[in-house]
Amino acid sequence: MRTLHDNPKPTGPVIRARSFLEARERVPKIYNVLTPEEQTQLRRIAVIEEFRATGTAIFAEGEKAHFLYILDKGLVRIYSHTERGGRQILAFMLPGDFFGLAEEGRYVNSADTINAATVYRIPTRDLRRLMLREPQLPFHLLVKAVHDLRAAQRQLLVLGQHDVLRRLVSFLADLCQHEDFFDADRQVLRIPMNRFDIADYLGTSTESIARAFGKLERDKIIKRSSPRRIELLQLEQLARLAHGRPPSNTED
Amino acid sequence: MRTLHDNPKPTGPVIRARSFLEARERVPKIYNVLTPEEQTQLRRIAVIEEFRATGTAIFAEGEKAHFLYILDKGLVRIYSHTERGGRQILAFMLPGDFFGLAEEGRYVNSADTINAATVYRIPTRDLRRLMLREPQLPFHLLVKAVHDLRAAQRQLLVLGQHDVLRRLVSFLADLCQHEDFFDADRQVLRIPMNRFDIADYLGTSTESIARAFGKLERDKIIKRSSPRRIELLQLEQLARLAHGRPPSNTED
DNA sequence: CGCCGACTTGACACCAATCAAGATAAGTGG
DNA sequence: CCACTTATCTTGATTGGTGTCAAGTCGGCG
Repeated sequence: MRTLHDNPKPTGPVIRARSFLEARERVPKIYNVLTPEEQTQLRRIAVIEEFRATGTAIFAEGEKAHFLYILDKGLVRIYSHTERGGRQILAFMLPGDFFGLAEEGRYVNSADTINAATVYRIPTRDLRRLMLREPQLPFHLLVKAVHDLRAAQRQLLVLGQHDVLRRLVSFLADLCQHEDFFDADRQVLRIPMNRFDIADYLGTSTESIARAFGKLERDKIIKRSSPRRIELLQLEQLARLAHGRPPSNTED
Repeated sequence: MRTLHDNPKPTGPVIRARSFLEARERVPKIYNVLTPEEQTQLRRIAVIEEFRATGTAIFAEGEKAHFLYILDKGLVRIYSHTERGGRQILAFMLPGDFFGLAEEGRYVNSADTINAATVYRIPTRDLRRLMLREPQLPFHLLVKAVHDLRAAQRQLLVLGQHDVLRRLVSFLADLCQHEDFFDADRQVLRIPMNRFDIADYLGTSTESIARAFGKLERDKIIKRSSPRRIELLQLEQLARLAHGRPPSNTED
């Protein structure tokens, strides 16, 4: 219900209890903002592309951008490189997300698969034509773009203000929004990417991620049944960690 | 060592020599993506609002969002709060930028003036109507939103991968894109906001910003004629700092 | 000219990056 | 199915960057 800080004043945030699972609102999948007609039209001009191997490049920064992509199945990472070899993952794409942001005709970041994945590949040329025929389409794409902008802004807050532990908790909260990963009944979360990807998404190192997981487990907030499969023991504690101060037993 | 990413890296990032001044492409002002007709129509439904004092709230996170704003004159900061009192500045708005991002009818972040500023205040209700009459308008707003998304992604890279010194250099590069602030002939940059705002934008503290300025000056890369007015002595050095490794005399 | 807020600098503690090594999980071929 | 191989993950030790506290300087405005 998103009642979050409706504080009208720029000073002093209103601290309000939010549940862990409401920490993030769900970004709508593209097919939730498109009309059925738009979806069929899009499919008509799209080519389905399948990727078997993990870590396959879909496109890379600087390449000429002839296509917009919509993810159908699987998991894709969008990232940029630093000149010194650093990699910043900007977002993970889930089924229904679209990507292939370009500027001056070239992709501004890279995308490759984390899982086996299948995508709809839409020629930008045809897309432009379609937008003329379907006058609502640009508006619906705008809605999606604005949501992505929001997501990026949230991540700016996380990277700019949170320490590694809190970044990880925030990330876990995001994952929990997707029932593909989170089994709400058993409170078990399946983490679909490796520590490297998490680290590069959160602007830190795999070791720091491992340590943060370790601390969460020592504090009995989670339990790792395997590195990629964790049980969330105390959602309230997690929520407090994500939003506010460590509530209690902050480890000796 | 970070060799373990399963990044296919068939096409590493196309590293292209870029000068300091080309470090960032210019985000188009809103009136550069709108047709003259759209601009007049927008002005018809807009109310001009003037803010004399600095630090005045335009709107705050959580308030009901009835308006979209376009900045006409001055400088505005967009930010979010952490539950613990931290503030993350998400973007600085310059004349021609628009802001007032909402979700479920409420602003998702806060905006207030840094300078005296004047804004166009556009009722969202009227805007929606206008979008029906001007079918191109949603597309043009999409173009602007995508640019903002790009800017946010660049900032994610900066916050996630760069140390404080590089963050500051990157920020100075951004400022240099605007001739209101940068006198290209004299190589003098006027910094329009205080250290607090810079720090909260770069996810650090005023002290660290001051230290970074100090280091740049000791290395004879800049010269502070006043805290808000600096001379850029060596653009090449700055560029190398922004993109790659500290080129030489990294201070003992 | 004098005050006050903005800015800078120093000292210190702490978080996190890095290097190094070991443990676990996953994949492969016999 | 098991042994082997390799990638992934975790943990420890060390170092460096940066947040924090404290004090001092500077600059702009009345």
